[in-house]
Amino acid sequence: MTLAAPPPARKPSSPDPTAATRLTAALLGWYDRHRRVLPWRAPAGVTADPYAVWLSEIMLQQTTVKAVVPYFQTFTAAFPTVRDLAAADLDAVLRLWAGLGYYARARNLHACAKAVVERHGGAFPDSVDALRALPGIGDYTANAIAAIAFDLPVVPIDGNVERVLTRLHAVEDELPGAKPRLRALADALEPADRAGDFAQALMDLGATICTPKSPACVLCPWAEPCVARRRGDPESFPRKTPKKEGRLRRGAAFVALRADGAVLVRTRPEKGLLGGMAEVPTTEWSAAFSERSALDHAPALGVASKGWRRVPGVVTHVFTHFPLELFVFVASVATDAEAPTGSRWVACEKIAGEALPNVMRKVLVHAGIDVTPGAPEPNQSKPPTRISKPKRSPR
DNA sequence: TACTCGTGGCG
DNA sequence: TCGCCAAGAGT
Repeated sequence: MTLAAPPPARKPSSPDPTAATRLTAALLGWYDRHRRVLPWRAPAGVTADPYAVWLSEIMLQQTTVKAVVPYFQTFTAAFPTVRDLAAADLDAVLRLWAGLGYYARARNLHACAKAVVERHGGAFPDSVDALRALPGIGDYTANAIAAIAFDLPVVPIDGNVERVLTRLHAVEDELPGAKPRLRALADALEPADRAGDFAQALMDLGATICTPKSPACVLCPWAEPCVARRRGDPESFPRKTPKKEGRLRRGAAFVALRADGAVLVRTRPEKGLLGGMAEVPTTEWSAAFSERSALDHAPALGVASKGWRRVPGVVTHVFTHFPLELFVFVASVATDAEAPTGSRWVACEKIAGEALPNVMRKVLVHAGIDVTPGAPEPNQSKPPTRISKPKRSPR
């Protein structure tokens, strides 16, 4: 950026109102013909239920439609209204959410439901600002609910919309720095009416036509005005700042098994990674993990060190910001063994119902314990945990 | 601003 | 096989 005074701020492109009108008309026409049918989406011409819109938007944050659908069905069946959700126990919510990931969403979902009941009498507020003030609702979700559930003239900008707009205008600026500019471009398109349809049309276009890889430009209603397509490299948008990769972390997980099949389980701290979810006792997960001293951290159950049997192979799991390898140890414990402070025994047939994140399901499966999918059914025939050799420590 | 926070699918 | 990515929010 130079220090020279830029020209007065103005819409970067398509300042011609008739051009914007043509674009929105083309997109809405395409949407009328090709809109997706989704469980939370109202029929054409009908405004959707705010509760369903909100619930789906929270679940869809950084999550695919395919993964969300069964969870959405489960939640609407268990909690038909916001009041039902607000009245539920947090743990019941977490158990139903198990497997979907980003568990802070489930806590905020519950907190938001209570806030809607307490602050707004059980009805979602119909303003962006009031929505934005609720737990778990950020800029995107506030605008999405406002547009889709209340038809307010706003444009939610998610990853789909970012991709569509950066391609349409061949925006060279990298994300996330380019967000203010994308906001201006989106606002320039905002139609006077059918705001909800327009928002969903943008997202459908990004999800089905203007995809990250191999976009189907020949089917796109915006093919003609799309600068990136004309340039021939739509796939190279949006530009993004490279992210640094997380270091491999390792740890040991301890599966204590009673003769009656019960497993020792504890609850993770409310905040942070897998907050509030269940786990078997583990060491810390760190790059400096030493397998030799792992047993020093095994739960105190009166089991001699040699009573712990190391299961061959490791459980691997990849979080957003780091990969993880867990060495799994198993021990048989007397039926009268007391659970150490902070942990508890869970009968084998009740393990599936615990709020277990998938990494812990992998650990139990690796230890030879049958963990029938809990919540909706995260994935039926999940391939067995890979028995891989531990990787060499990087440097 | 930049990092933390899951999981599954796909090319 | 593996890096990328999916309807982001909170700090």
